[in-house]
Amino acid sequence: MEYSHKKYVQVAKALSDETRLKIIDMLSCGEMCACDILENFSISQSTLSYHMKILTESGLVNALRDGAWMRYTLNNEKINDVLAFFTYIMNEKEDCICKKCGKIDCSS
Amino acid sequence: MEYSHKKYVQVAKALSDETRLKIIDMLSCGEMCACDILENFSISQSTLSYHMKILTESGLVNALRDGAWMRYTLNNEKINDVLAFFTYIMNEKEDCICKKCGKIDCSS
DNA sequence: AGAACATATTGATAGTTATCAATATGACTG
DNA sequence: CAGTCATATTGATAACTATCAATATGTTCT
Repeated sequence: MEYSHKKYVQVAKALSDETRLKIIDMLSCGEMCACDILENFSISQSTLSYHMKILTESGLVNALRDGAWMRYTLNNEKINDVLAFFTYIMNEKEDCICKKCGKIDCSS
Repeated sequence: MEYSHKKYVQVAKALSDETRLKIIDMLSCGEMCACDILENFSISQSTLSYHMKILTESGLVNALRDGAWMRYTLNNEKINDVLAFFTYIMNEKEDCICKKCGKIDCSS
């Protein structure tokens, strides 16, 4: 298996905020629109829009326009991929990065 | 099950850097000292020390002084906990956060 | 004790992030 | 097409992050 570490930095950044972790948690139940999500927090509408952009650009969340509303869902394929990556790097394996070329930097 | 989302923000931040993801990957094989890790990157010694501090403060990595050397290992207990948390929030469950009090903010 | 080695801390800096108010865009409704 | 509602973008700002060179701390060896 061959993963690009750089590719997952963006996902980890998307997970690096309490509000965004809670949004992901909320979406695990199913689809929600922006206004429903907003109701659950004490943040401005523009801040929520910013967070939703971070989440959708990371690939963790799908955004679908439905008339005036945006409908958000979790991207389960991406989520499984991300969980597999974290599990992979954190567990011992045959083809460990530490056995690769001297400068790990070269294998990004 | 009851998780504090805030508690995992620090972990996600620790994972939000390509160098740190690679360090975790390297440590999955087993213990390494700082100088061995440093050999694999093109960064300064002080920058590595900074990254190791972020990783140990997140709880993902254990640091053990051995004479002049620091010996680093993955903290498998923490890692399992973190993976369980991410898996939990990303999957549907009975006691979903979206069914809690109106302002999610209150339940951090 | 003094030299050499391994790691940590400090101070400076450039880049990134989270937040809001204000404004813009786009969609539905009468 | 004018008004309203839902969401996005912009501009400003304060806080945080990654990096390095220089320096400090702590350890081992002679």
